[in-house]
Parts: sequence; structure tokens; C-alpha cells
Amino acid sequence: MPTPPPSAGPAGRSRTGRARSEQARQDILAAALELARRDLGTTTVDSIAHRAGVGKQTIYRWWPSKWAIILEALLEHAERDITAGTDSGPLAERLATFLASTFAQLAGPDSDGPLLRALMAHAQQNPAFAVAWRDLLILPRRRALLELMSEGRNEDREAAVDLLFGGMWYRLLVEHGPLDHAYAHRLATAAAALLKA
Amino acid sequence: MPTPPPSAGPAGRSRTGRARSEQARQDILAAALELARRDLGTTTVDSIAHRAGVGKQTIYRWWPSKWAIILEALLEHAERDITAGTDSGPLAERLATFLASTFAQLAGPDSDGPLLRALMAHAQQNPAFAVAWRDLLILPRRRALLELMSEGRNEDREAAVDLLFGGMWYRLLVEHGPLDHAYAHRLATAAAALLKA
Amino acid sequence: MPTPPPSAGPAGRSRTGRARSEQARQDILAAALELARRDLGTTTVDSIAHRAGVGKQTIYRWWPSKWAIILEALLEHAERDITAGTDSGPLAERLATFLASTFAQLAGPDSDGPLLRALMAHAQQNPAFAVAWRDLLILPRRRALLELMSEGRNEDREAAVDLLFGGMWYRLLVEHGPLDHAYAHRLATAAAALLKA
Amino acid sequence: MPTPPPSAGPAGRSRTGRARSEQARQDILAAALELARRDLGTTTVDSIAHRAGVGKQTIYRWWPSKWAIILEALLEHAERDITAGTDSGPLAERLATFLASTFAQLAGPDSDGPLLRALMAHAQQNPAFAVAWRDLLILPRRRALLELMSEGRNEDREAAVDLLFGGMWYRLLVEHGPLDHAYAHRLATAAAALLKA
DNA sequence: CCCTAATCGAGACGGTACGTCATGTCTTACA
DNA sequence: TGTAAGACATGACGTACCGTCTCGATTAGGG
Repeated sequence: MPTPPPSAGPAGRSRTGRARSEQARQDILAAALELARRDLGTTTVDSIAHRAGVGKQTIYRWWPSKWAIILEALLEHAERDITAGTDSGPLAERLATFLASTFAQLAGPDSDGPLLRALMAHAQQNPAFAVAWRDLLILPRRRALLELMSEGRNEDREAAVDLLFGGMWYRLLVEHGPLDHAYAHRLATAAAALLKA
Repeated sequence: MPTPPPSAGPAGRSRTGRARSEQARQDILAAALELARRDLGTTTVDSIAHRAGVGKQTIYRWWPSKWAIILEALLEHAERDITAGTDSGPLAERLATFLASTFAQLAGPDSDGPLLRALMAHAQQNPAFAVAWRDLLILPRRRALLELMSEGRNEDREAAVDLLFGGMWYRLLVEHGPLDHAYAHRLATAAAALLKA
Repeated sequence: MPTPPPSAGPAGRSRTGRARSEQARQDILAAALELARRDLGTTTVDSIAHRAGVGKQTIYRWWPSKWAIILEALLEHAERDITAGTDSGPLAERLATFLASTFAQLAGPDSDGPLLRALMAHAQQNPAFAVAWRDLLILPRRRALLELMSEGRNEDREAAVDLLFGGMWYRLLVEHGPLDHAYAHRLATAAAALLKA
Repeated sequence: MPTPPPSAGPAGRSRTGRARSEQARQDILAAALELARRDLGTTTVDSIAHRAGVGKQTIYRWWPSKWAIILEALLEHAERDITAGTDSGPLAERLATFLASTFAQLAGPDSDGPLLRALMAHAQQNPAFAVAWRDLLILPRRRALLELMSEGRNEDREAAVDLLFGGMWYRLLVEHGPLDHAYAHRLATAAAALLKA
């Protein structure tokens, strides 16, 4: 759903007409992220357009909804943050480290936790957005975690990833327990056991 | 958040005036459930009121939003469905059975999966509803699962429940893999390993 | 197109539900008239709703456009202004008096001339409004003028009215000459001649 | 407001650069006229540009609005149609003939009546266009009619023209009666009487 | 025969108003 | 007092059109 940066590329469909404004794109992404982080509830397409100094139509020309903007902004500003795992140490420990560092990004007061929760929620109501959400955010992060696992059959490794991210999302969404180190270790232990079974 | 059936007992706050119509309550719950199952996107408070042959105010007098109605309807029609676990057999097997039977309720084409996803999504946006959602649906099911586990320390058992339900919700929400028997077994195996660690 | 005051009457289709708010109706009419008189160009449905302290939907529930509001407001505030003609004196003089007094209502700086021009213009683009415009404003005024004429065949009298009002509207719309006493007398003379021919 | 054909003569402000495309000008005028005659309501600058195979800027470089285009197209295609009056016969008859032939151009189903009504309407809302409208269409036709009148004082002749054209526009704009021969004769009779008074 | 400059088709841009939708509250008359 | 009906204030939505701007490509004289 989010559009790629207007690098046009070889698939660019036409070369005539005014080019898409990269300035406007960046302004929109920045405005959306700032407003959404401050107060998602009052963030509207209008408010984003106004703060970005942009016409509403310019937003709707490139994004189908404010959620797509926020997703794209999140990806752009945080793409580098996918934690690189360490190669050394026992499996359970490596998983626990990865998980704990991911937890840390969700827990802080100014973290993106609320945004991710809201996007996950929106994906439940909008199938088109769900595809973008899964393909651009969920699956890449799954792949990063999968690469940490050398052992086990494929389906076990998939289940291990589900177990780890599932445990994370569940506490993030239900808020009945903390996303702390101890939890990370327990999940990692269980995942490692699954892979060795 | 959902109100109890009107036979509220001696705590009923008023004794005068026209009594709450149980008929209307049932009509509203039934209408909400039917509309929501057919097409959640077009289900509005107005549409529920119209189909139930009821004034909108009658709805707002007793429920704060359509989501509370759906939650109450779901609880009322499905309360009995919380799977009773078997007491015999090895732990992993008992967990797998519980999980698989829960999966079965979510997978079918006319199942409540979509509704539960939508309610989980709404809970992310509405703190008041989140409380009801957690207290009336999430936590009771956690307790049912907890009771299946005899071994392990408390925190490990909590984590095991998170792992199991987390794995379930994750696949339910992201739809990247099936909620099938094999998955149930893998999650159960991991949970059992965690409890024995 | 404009709705009658909510006197319901015997044709009222139902008696249930909240009654239409006469207060809101009056507020909307007053707001529309004031804004339109000050600056028609910046008068929008939103601005009327805001100034009247009313929701936009309340406007669209009862009027199809701001033009219908203005027309209704004009009729309500000016209905009494249809000049009653004198019965005495020669025909040409009576017509000239009527015309001159009508001119006077259109010429002043705070007159309704600009509004009437705008409504006449809008009627050219909107057939539904054109019907209301003709039936509620144009034709009643024609009838008032017709009643001043005792002599002549019917078709001559119609043509005489067209001549008088046509001459008036033409100068109002094209602004190539003044709507003054001299012009009123010339038109009245011609009309009287037509009736006696 | 409409621009003259591009052979601007020695007053052209520049001598270098690409010349204005007469082809584009003709395409625009033709496209505007065709679209406007078919359905004025959906005729936008974009639609004209698209149908003419022209960029929007090419339109705005030479015309201030779609209305100016339509006016220019109308003048170009119909300039020759200003009825030449006959010099012989009694005044009332000459006027009636002129008027009837003008009526004929407005009455047909594919006539320019709707366009003229729309332009008159637009002139009420746009002072700049009103000037072009009056100077290029209204006043020339007034002059043509004035020249038919030999008798009478100047102000009477002006009023007679107003009476004739006013009667015409009034029926055109309000559509409460036909623009037929009988009406033309009545107006002509009244105008002649005015001139002889 | 190139240089300079205005025009061309195309289409993205900032902006304004529109008319619709859903929410949650309120006011009726009736039971 | 509860109820069905339905009007109300609010506020976001997504669309339409406006008139301006910026592309690269053309197309003229003037040097």
C-alpha cells in the first residue's frame, strides 16, 4: 500500500507531466508520524495535510488512508532498526537477546508501541491494508528472526517464530503482563526447546 | 462493560417505572450478532436498532457502543463453549487438545474468528472497552487454560499461557499460517517444555 | 424547494420522533441571510451551519442547498413587502408607481438586489431550484402586478407583465442603465399602451 | 475577455519564441462548445482540455475561465447571425420581425438558449466576465436593434430596446411562457407605442 | 545553423467546498 | 419511567474542480 519513494525506476510508466514532489512526500510522512505519535485519536487526514502544508488531494493521490501513511513513515524512519542478531552463543540466548531488544523498542513512553498496536488493529478492518501491513512490516521481521535459527525443521522454525512474536504481540495487545527480560527468556527457552524436539 | 441480564437481583438500582424490556435486549443482541457476522463494516448502531425494531436510545441506555453489544452477544451465545479440558494424559497432549478445539471454533467460515479479531482491534482504540474485553473474555479463557497446568512455577505457567494464546492470536490476526492441529501440537510441546524447564 | 414552517398540518406524515426544531430553522435562515447579504461569495453551507450553531446535516435534512435557504429566508422576511397597488388613478400611473416602488427595493446599497440576481442566476443551473424560484418568488409577484390591470385581454396582460418585469430584470442583470423613475414611467407607458391596443 | 485570433498584428508583445498554436485554439473552442451543448454541468476545464487534446495550462494561458471560452466560441460561430433588419415597413412590424427571428435562435432544442442563459447567469457572479459579456454580446445586439429605430428621443429608444430584450430574456430565464410570434408582436407593439408617445 | 525563448501536452500541486456518514445525545408521544 | 421514532450537534470522510506550477519536448525567429 505505501508507495515507494519516487525513484521512478525502470518501471516508471510515463515521463511526462510534473514529477511527484519528494518534498511533499517527506513533509507528509513527517507530519503524520509526529501527529500520530502525539495523539493518534485526533490525527486526521485533514490535520496531516494541514501540518504538512499540503492539499488533501495530494495525500489521497498517493495513499489510500492515514494508516498507509503512518506505516510508510514507520518503515522509512525505522527500517534500520531491525535488530541484527549475534551469531555466537547458544540458541536460546540469541533468541532472548533479539526478543528483549525488540521489547525495548515497544515499551518506552515515546516508543512506537501504540502506533504498532493501532496499525495491527486497523489491519483487522481493512483487507487491503492488511496485505501491506503483513508484507512490509510483519513478514520482514519474521525473516530476521528466522535467520537466527540454524537448527530445526522448517515448520518447527516457523512455529518458533510464531511463538516468539505471538507472545510479544499478545502482551502488547492485551496488556495483562510486562514485556520484560524474564518474559523474553521464557519465550526463548520454549522456542529453543521446540526446535530441539 | 456489557450489562448483566436484567434480573439484576437485589442490587437493582430502581424499583419504579417501566421495567427494562428483556425482549428488546434479546432482539438487540440477536440483531447485532447477525448483522456483525454478515458484514461488520456496515453494521452501525442505527442498523442494529432498525433491525431489532428498537430506538437508538434504548441501545445507548444499556450499552456504550456496538462493540459492547457484540461482546455481550458473543459471551451469551458462546459462554458454554469454553472447552473443558480432560484431566488425563500427558500435559503436552492435554494442552494440544484444548488448543486444537479452540482453533476449531475460530477457523470455520461462519465462525466467530472475524468478530473476535474485530473486538481485539477495537480494544486497542478504546481503553474502557479494553477492560471489559480483557475481564470478560480474555482472562476467563486464560484461567481455563491455566487450570490445565499442574506443574511449574506461577510465572512459567503464565508465560506458557501467553505462549499458547499468543501463538493463536498471532496467526488469527496476521493470517500468515493455518490454525491447524500440527500448529497446536507444536505450541503445546513448547509450552510443556517451558513448564518442565 | 424551501420547506414550510414546521406547522405539520393535517398532512404531517407521522407524529412520532423528535419534532423539527423551529429554533434551528430560524437560526439557519437568519444566519444565511446575514452571511449572504454581507458576502455571498464566502457564504458556504459550512459557514451558515457554524454561524447558526447547527450541524451541517440539519441543514441538508431540510434544504438541498444554500440557495434554497436564502430563497426561503427572503420569502419569510420580505413576504409582506409585495407592494400593494393603489386602486385609483390612470392605469399607466398605477403601474409606474408599483414599478418604481419595486425598483426602490432593488437599488439601495443594502438591498436584496444582489441576492435576487444570484438566485436568478442559480435558477439557470439547477432545474429543481428553478421550480421553487418561479413558483415561490417570480409567479406571486407577477400575480400582484396582474391584479393591477383591469383592462385588456388575458394574453395582453401577461405580455404587459413580462414587459414590465422583463425590463426590470434586464437592467438589474446587465447593469447598463439605471432603475430609476424615468425608466419606470417609460415601461409603464408602454405597458398601458399595449393593454389599450 | 476572449482573445482575438493569434494574428495579433504589430501590437504583439514579443517576436521570439514558439508561436501560439491556432490549431490548439480551434480545438479548444470546438471542444468547449460541444461539451457545453451536451451537458454544461459536467463541462470542466479539465474535460475541455482532455477532449481538445491540450494541456490545461494552454487554456489558462489564453482564457481566464471556461465561460470565456464558451463566449468566444459562441461569438465566433454565431457572429454572422445578428439579424439584419429590413428597412421597409412600419416600425412595429420591423421590430417584430427582428425579435421573432432572434426568438427562433433561442427556442430550438439544439439552440444556444441554454448556453446564453448560463453565460448570463455566470456574469452575475463574476464582474470581470460581466464586462466581456456585456461588451461583446449584449451591447452589440442592442446596437443592432437600436439602428432599427428611427423615431423617438434617445432615452425612449433605449427604453424600447430594454423593453424588447428584457421581455425576451425574462421569458428565456424564467420559462413561464413561450417565445413565440404573438409575444414578439406584443412587445414590438408596446415598443412602437413608447417611441411615438 | 545553432541559440534563445515562448508554447505545447501532461499531470502533480495547494486549496476550498461539497454532500455523506456514523456517533452519541436530545426530545417527542405513547404505553 | 421505558420505549420507538427520529431530529439534533459534531466531526471526519473522500471527491470534485479550481487555477498554478513544473516537467521534458517542440517550434519558431534572430544571430
